[in-house]
Amino acid sequence: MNYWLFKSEPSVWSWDMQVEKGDTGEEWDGVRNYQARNFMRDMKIGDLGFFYHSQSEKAVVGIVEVIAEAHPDSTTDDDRWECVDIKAVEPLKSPVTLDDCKADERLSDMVLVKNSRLSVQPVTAEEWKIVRALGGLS
DNA sequence: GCCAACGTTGGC
DNA sequence: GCCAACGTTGGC
Repeated sequence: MNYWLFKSEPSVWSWDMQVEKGDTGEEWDGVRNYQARNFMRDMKIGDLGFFYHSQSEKAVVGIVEVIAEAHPDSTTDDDRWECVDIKAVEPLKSPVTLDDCKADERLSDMVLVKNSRLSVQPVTAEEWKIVRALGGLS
């Protein structure tokens, strides 16, 4: 079991839109970055991830689950790009902001803090527990 | 809206 | 294979 973080601009694809898709889930398409794609290739069904809103909100808002492993991105003919499908699992009781992560020294190595531009990131088991707790989930 | 950081592209 | 130019992202 591995943990991840999916970043999205809420004006393009928000947590609410993801929740509306229910158990059907949705392709995490549009990724055009090799590092991010490689992480998606490593994902397995059942892996969990944080759903992060970039731009104005800058906060982890929910938890998602990988429901399909990497497959060609349907939004492009370019076969270099692949994506996974994810579904919403549950929202955080309270969003965990980027500032919250920066303020917690246990999270100082989080990719979110160190490399803010990477749109799909790995999260360690330790970071997973800490952020979940900060978000009000046991 | 600006700008710094970073990744990608293409010419050599 | 290097590196300058360019485009994109995301925090501020």
